[in-house]
Amino acid sequence: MSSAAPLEVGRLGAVPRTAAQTRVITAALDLFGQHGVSGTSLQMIADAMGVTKAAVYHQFKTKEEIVIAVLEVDLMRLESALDAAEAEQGPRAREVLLTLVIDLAVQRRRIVSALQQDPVIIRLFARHKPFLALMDRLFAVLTDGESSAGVRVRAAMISAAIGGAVTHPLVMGLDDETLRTQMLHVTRQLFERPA
Amino acid sequence: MSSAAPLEVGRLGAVPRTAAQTRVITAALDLFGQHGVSGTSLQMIADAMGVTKAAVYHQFKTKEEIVIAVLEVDLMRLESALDAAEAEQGPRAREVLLTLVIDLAVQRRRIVSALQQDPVIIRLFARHKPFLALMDRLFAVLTDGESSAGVRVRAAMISAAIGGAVTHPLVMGLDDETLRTQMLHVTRQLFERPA
DNA sequence: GTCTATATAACGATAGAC
DNA sequence: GTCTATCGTTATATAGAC
Repeated sequence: MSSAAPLEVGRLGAVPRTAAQTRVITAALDLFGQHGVSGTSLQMIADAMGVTKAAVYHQFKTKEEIVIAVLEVDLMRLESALDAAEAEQGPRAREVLLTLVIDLAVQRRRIVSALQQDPVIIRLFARHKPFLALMDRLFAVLTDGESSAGVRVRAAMISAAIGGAVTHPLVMGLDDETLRTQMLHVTRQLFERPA
Repeated sequence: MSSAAPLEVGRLGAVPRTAAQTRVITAALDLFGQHGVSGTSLQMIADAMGVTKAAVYHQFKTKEEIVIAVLEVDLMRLESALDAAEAEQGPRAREVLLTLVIDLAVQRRRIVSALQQDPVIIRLFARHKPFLALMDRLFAVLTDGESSAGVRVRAAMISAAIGGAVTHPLVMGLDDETLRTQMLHVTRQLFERPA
């Protein structure tokens, strides 16, 4: 895991995947969530699939390509949420975004915090143009264009709260629907009474 | 990084450290924050200190011992904050806790999210009795003894928000004092108007 | 306390057979 | 698409000299 080539620019592309590639992505996703990217070896992915490392390398040339493929799945879901939010007017846009992002985070609770906090993924994102563009759009809706310290801190805390709470030990026993409803409620509190 | 022995029980002990050990802890702390525990090798720690791996192994027998030593530093700070909070009565306890925890998170912003989200550390914490006891005390103050779904979700989101916001790209440019003040303000909003 | 040197295992990655 | 076998590198960890 150490290269420096610039990745693709522009909108996220819907890369078509074979069935074998999808199996790799599914296994890797689960392991990244449990052990992080650095803590997950190609051998672990192969073992989880019941094949050898060589079979995994036949689907993806490098480990980094697997990481990118795993990210693309969730990044495209996030992009869809943003598309839907941006189609709304005024404060409705933010409301729609938060609802959809919380849905997404709860659905994908096993992987979300890894995606948001893993050092390898953070480094990858920093040179991944479509992701950076996505984050710009995300925070434009969240902050409504403002960029004062107060607004930035609020947006950062909400982003971290949504991504981090879904894997928190305190909520492990809660079902998806309860977690979703309660998170939406707490999140709204942060916007109802602005700085 | 793979053992399963139970760690010490009870209150956190103030382990005395030699100067050389402290140098290891400082270097490791910085690297864990940047690359995570799995992404940090003994060689990287040795290089950062300007010594060889053997010198590092003379201070700590295993990598896991280094991880534990790094954790102890911040866990004891957290314990102090908790001691101070528990000395207060009623709602003042929570107010004091949040203020001190936010101070701590901002001061230690380079390492906090690693400490809270790194998979190796999470696994280590799960069998570390003094840490589990500390978390119980922390959430007792945060939730004021309640344990409804609403209260749990709120506490989880606040915990994640504080730990995760301090390293968020949106607040990278903010100085510690601004970040601290704004975070405290947003956090208070979450408690002023309970479920 | 730090060094050189080494043991042993696992890592990412590839070649070539089936 | 998967296998066996292997390459070169790096990982954790140790022995013994200074």
